[in-house]
Amino acid sequence: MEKERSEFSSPDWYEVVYAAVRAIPCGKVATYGQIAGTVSSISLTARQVGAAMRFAPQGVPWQRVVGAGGRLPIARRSPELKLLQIRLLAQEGVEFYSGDHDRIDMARSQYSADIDSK
DNA sequence: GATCTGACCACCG
DNA sequence: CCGGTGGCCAGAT
Repeated sequence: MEKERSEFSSPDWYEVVYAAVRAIPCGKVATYGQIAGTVSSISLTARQVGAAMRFAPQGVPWQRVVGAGGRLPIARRSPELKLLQIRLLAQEGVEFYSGDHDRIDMARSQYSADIDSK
């Protein structure tokens, strides 16, 4: 069924990205590059994923998408969103490095896609 | 159709 | 650890 999105010029592939983000379970996070890799049907880069997140509608857990190495590149754009993301993730049980609330413990909370069990 | 920009990422110093 | 640079691909002008 078609989606009415005349308010913004959101390309079709946005929906695909959102679907991948929704697939991230609670308490886990994925990197932008990871999402881009998950959507192998199209050739997307991490930047494209970020651009899509900006238009993320309600129901999409955008907070579970983080930068590589557990960093929060969103901080450059909006310090407020950074704090919001940290708070939301902490609520879901995602752990941060001790003493550094800006970094996520990827080794523990990164979502392993079905690509390869490693 | 050329150019700039971007919720990125890896590399180097 | 911090900052700059190039590469990536799609949208906006």
